[in-house]
Amino acid sequence: MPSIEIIKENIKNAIKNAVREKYSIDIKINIEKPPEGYGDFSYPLFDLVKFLRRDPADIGREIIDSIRLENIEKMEVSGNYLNFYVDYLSLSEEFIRNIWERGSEALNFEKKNIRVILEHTSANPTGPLHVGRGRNPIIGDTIGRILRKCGYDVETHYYVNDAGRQSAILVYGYKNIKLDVNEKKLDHMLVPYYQKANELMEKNPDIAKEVEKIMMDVEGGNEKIIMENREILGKVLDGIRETLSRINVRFDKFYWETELILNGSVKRVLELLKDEIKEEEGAYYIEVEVRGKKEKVFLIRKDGTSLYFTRDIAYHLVKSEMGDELIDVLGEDHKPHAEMLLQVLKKIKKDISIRTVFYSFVSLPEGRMSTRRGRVVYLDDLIDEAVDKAREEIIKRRSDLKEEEISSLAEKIGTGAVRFNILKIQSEKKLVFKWEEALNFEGDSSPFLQYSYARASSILRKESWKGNFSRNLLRDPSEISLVKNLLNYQEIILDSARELRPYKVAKYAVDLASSFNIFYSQCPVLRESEDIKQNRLGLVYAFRIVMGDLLETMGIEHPEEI
RNA sequence: GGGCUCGUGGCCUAGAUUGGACAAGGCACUGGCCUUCUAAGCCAGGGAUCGCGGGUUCAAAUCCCGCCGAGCCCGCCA
Repeated sequence: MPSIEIIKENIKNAIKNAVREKYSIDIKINIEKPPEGYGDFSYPLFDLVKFLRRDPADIGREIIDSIRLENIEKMEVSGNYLNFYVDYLSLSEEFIRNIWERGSEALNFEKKNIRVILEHTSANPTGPLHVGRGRNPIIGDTIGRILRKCGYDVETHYYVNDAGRQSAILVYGYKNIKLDVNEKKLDHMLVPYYQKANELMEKNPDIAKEVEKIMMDVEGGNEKIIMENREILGKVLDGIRETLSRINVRFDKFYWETELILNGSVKRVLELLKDEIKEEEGAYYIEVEVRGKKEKVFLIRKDGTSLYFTRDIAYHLVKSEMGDELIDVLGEDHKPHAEMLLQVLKKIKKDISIRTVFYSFVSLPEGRMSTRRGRVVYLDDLIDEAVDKAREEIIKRRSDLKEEEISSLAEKIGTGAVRFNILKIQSEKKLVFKWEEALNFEGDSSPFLQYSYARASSILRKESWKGNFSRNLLRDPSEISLVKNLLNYQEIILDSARELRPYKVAKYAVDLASSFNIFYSQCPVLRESEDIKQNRLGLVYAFRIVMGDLLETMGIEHPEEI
């Protein structure tokens, strides 16, 4: 089956050739998407009108007469545009047959044999995740799912910062302070120790020295200390993992920063860069050019210890040996860091490929989230609220469910809403967190998608489709519009993967669900005569497969009934 | 002060990579639709000088310049 993209390419080439032959000119052909009612692709004739000084209707006619295209059912001139109508109906027969034969497998792309190391989240293991950086795991995980669909071998990484000052403070606090903490979830449980240690440190320079000592031990590769620290930090990490797992985010690998010290990767970086390293007052740096400006990047402090940046170079070098392409999902504050990092890495490995997805922080109406000022919404709280809201909504509509069924459904709906409401917005756009929007279950929200899926499932539970589908039995415009939308799925996935913009998938999901809901309201299925019924069941079947696949790609559950 | 990003109806978002046909959705608002496959839905309606000012072009939300406003960054922190 030719993809929509290929059909577009064919149109473009056909016009280009026709114009070259008929008018002996070589011009750039720009094919665009016209508004509703003007076909599926269009070519503006302005350039030719201007060049030939002739009526667009005549030019259009001449082009139409001289080209032949497959999968195009109609071409016509309208004003200054040449419009093409794609023969979606014959494409639809093949598409739906594929789905009948192979199920959701029909929607995947061939294996590419390209290994992608996708790093995301990587929050410091010193406390629970909050919504401020909450976009990271959701965007990162969804990108991973999209790339897998496209045939990449994806390995997701969480880089655990156990070498910095913050980690040392938490470790000190947990080891030395006695507190009565009434909290089961591990990431929340350790917060008071961290806070108390920070407080003591400000007042007492001796404690600051103790913390310093931990850092030096870690830096020096003291394996015993490093492992002890990992045990404590690992508790917080377990809490973080528990939160993430609730919203379907899981990692293939947790890479501990201190591993780079223990396995000599940091030393190796310094060795590889030794010709470029310069000295200043006992500290060492190299120079890189970013945006035409020379920047000093320090690698070794004057006390001989390495910096986060140094270890990050080492980490990326290690990753580049594990995979062919690297992708990092980072907060906007890391932008300059990432630019410099890439420049340094290029000095070591010319052809290194790193793509970075940046997102801006989620803030509160009162301003930036800040744990210190207590102005913060934890991801756990957002998830809990969303699940509670989902429960209320379920109870409003369903009196037939048992308690466990309600709980399980509420979890699926609530967590889906959390993912979707973050996912649907372009990552570089700033986002102000408002409860009423975060808990929106209507319009472009995940319950809207899950609802359309459940409706389709419900029809198919009552009667099954036997696999027959014919374009000739499509009657209603809403059926055709649904078919068109279904056919766009793979193009959207590719587009979204190419640009690393998962919100495009989210937008498409709303369009698709919407076209199904319109179909649902316009076209009865079960009440129809046998042949129409079977045909419509085919549409419902295909929609259910595609929507299920879409929701999975976004990490959202798709219950059979809601 | 310098750099990066963003600015689209009352609110939120798409459209910007490739300039094109009346700027597209959602929330909120007004009115209609459950004896028919799940009303978390569907239909209809009002509501936008696309931050402001210039420029390029037959054509600008989109490209260029300037300004204003918001966020982020400018450590031998992470």
